[in-house]
Amino acid sequence: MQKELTETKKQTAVKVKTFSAIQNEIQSINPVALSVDCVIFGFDENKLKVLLIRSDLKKYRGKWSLLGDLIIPNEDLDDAAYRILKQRTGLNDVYLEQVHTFGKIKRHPAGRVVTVAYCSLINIQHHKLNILDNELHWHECENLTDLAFDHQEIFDNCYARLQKRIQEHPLGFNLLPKKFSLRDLQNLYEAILGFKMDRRNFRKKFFTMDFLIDLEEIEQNVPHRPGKLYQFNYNKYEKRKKKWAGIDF
Amino acid sequence: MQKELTETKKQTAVKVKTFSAIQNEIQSINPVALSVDCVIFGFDENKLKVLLIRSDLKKYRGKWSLLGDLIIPNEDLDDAAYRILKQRTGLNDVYLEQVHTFGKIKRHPAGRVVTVAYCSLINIQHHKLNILDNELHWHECENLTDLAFDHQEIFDNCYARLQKRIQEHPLGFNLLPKKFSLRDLQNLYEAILGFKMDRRNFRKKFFTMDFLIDLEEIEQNVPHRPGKLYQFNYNKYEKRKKKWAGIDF
DNA sequence: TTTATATTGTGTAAATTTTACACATACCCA
DNA sequence: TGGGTATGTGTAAAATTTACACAATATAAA
Repeated sequence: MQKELTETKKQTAVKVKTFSAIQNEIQSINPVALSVDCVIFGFDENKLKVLLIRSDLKKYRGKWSLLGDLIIPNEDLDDAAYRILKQRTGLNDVYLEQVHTFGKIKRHPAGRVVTVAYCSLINIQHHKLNILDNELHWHECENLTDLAFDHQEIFDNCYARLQKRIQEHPLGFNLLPKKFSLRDLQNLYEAILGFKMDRRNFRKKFFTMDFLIDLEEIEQNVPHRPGKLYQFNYNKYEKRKKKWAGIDF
Repeated sequence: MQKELTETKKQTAVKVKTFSAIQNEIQSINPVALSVDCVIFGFDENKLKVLLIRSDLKKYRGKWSLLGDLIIPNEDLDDAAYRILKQRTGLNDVYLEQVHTFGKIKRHPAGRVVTVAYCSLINIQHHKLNILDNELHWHECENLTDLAFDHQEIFDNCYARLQKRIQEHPLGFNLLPKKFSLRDLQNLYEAILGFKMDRRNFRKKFFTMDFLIDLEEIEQNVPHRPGKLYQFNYNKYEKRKKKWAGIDF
């Protein structure tokens, strides 16, 4: 799932389906329709954000919802998630992970829709270039409430997964620019986990892991002593991945 | 998801669907059908086992497959998984956790079937009473290969999840009798994780966690000094659950 | 009843990891 | 040139993990 991040300059044309179109699609299928919903995280101004869209259902007017769509016949689940990401962010090859499938009978007002939730991490600076649809909005994750459908539950689930995984796997770098300072990295962890850490111990931790490449560059245009810039060494990480053992509840 | 384990005496009647029945069902639905597959783990003779059934598809004749079924309209996903467990094991209120959804286009020869995989842990002694269907079999997990469909991938995924979760959460007790010795517990961990541990450190670890209730009873009919019997204290655990922090890749 | 066999139950010292904590340095700006 | 602000660095104490050996207690066999 870990891929090099690249970016596309052209925004893919997005056709937003109407409610009745969705309903027809669902009713023609009948017992169960399958959709994919993406929780797309970004990091900006030292805040963790999530990309949302205004709900087009009357029932949820004014509420925000996750980016999702029904899957197309003959489309792999993962491909469906990538398609949504590409449509909405213009970005290719981003971090994407399936998290959980939500299948309560009445979760969607238009009928039986089971949805597979994906968590995605993108570099918000790259995406900014591509944001055209003004129904889209980056929301702060802190204190996010009251999404449409069961999307709050889906979001909470994905957020919890992110918090856990970022402590065990090098996902976070997907949210940062290619070059980042240790302060950026610490801000990211603090924003996601929701608590402050000791700066010296944080640095020691990452230096001891020895997965950061010192780029021999420093930050520009900061009103204080500039920090060094680093890059994550995925190759080294892949070779040395930790096989974990240690019981702890 | 953690529930008290109870058991039912009567085996629920199980009707095994034929291939053509499945195919009809799928084709009438058309674009996508949804199923649930359960990886049901048990622990017996110090081996981790999984409950399998002979595939009834010609293509996979002689191969074993996971226990699964198409979901019924108006049935929650989780309910579908519980239904399968109840049908096949006669047990209620067992540990059940959704793991992953598998949606490759050609994963099922009869058409497009997306399946949601669940991992279940049961006490094999309880189940033994209920095993009537002689197409069912408890297989050792070690060196399990070549299951029907993509069930090997599903199994591997669930097994990996179990290995990880047992180190962080008190799931394992679902596989043991209500009363168990520390040696039983260690055997369980060693069987699941696939390596040996130091006996004294293992004991120290669990005593320090302080979630075991000393039942003031000892093992019976063992040809050596008998061990004390314990029970897991779920109440205490729920109150003191660990909020985890510590970055480590 | 004695002895052999097998496994339980227990503690400590060394190594490792985690935590807490302060000051000199480098840049921007006024 | 001095004030403001964040970077870069090391050490000592505490906590956790690891390695390791022997007496006690039950059954089974002689």
